[in-house]
Amino acid sequence: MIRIILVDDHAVVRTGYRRLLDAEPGLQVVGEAASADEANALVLRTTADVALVDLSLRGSSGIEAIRGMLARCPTLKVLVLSMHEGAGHVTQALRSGALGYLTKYCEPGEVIDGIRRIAAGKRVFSPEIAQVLAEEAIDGDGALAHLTPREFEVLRMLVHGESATGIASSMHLSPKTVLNYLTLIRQKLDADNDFKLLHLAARHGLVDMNHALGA
Amino acid sequence: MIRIILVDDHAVVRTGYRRLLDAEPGLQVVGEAASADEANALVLRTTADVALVDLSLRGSSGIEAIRGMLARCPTLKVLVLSMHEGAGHVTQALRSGALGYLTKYCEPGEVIDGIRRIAAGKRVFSPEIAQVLAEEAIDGDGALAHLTPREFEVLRMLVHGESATGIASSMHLSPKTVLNYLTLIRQKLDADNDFKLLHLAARHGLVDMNHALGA
DNA sequence: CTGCGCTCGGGAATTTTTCCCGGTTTGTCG
DNA sequence: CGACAAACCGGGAAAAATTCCCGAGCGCAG
Repeated sequence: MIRIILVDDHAVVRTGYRRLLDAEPGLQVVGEAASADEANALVLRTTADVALVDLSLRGSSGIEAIRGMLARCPTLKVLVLSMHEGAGHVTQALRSGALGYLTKYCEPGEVIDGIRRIAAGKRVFSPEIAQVLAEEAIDGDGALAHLTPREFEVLRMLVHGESATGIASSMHLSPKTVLNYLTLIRQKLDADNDFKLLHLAARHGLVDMNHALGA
Repeated sequence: MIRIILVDDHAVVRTGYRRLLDAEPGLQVVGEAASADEANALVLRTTADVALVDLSLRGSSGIEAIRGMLARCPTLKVLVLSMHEGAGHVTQALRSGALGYLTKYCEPGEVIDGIRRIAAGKRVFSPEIAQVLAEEAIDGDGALAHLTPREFEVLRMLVHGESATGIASSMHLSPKTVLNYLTLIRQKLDADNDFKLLHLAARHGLVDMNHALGA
């Protein structure tokens, strides 16, 4: 019998999983948690084999929950079940000790299958996630790495909301030069629109989103 | 017997709801859809009383699905079940014809109760949503408020990284129309560059920065 | 010294964005 | 029911931005 803990801040989703998994022979849900704190408390008072963790919890993140649970119960097998496919989430989860990573787009059967494989100590990934990991490996050291210092600087000011002419005067450059840099940057980063630029910049810690965008 | 359609792009979540609702006397799930297009097709070949709609679908959004379904079946009662509490989402959903709006944080019992109330023609809101609506009313018309549904939809896809042509095909529009919408949006929001656009969108909960930008 | 890459910017071609237009649909109000 | 406003959709031409291509100066490693 595989004993399972559910960590997800959506009550409805938890209930759905509980019904799904309890109906499966050999699987049993032994606890639910809606936050990292609850998850930490839960692993201390129950013995579980597998934790099914959603990454986007309220307050603290699922990453936090994973670290806390593994610190208290190192034999726990963590399977992330997230709707986020971003490379950042995946690598962070794996570094924190997760064994597998499925997206919520997958079929219920895949989740059940995944839990069994995880419990057996194997790794499990959705096809989309495998794709992300592959690209990450190919990219190597981050796309921002081979920007020149000036280019990097221009990008940094841009994602902080500066206009091209603003950057120019701030850097004592011709607006034309800044525009030319921007063209180069967009090419090097393979970003056909500014939102992708922002995505990349954020991923590399170039800008603190919560502050910059006034969340 | 209340006949229910599920619209959610997560297969696991749909299955969870199906089990939850089918187990309830008087409720019956008669169809599932993972996208706006599927939802549109579904309402034509089934007779349903209530649609349970998640706002964040892949490709087109739940707003799109709501409009399409109501155009084809005006008597359908739409209950939104979203994880987004942003004011923008709520007002747009209501304007598009949704009768109620629950967050995924609520208990399963609340969802079942909500469906019964919606089927009876009543409005249903989570406490958090009521809160949002109240603030919205006090604030007056937030900047995003006087975007039309289509404009809002275009903006939503844009800040999620879609290209203009991508949005066009996804919404079954001419690229030219999308470009025209973008011009209008930038004017209405007084944003001379795309970063300010993202800034506004983030403030109004249109996009979760930490998630979208993979922090 | 010589080559190479970064820095800086001009000018012209190209693309995108804007602005303005008209037609259709939808919904509301007298 | 008719009138009217507002939203929806897209075309075409002008205006603005971006890209492309170019060359010059500079510092530095081979």
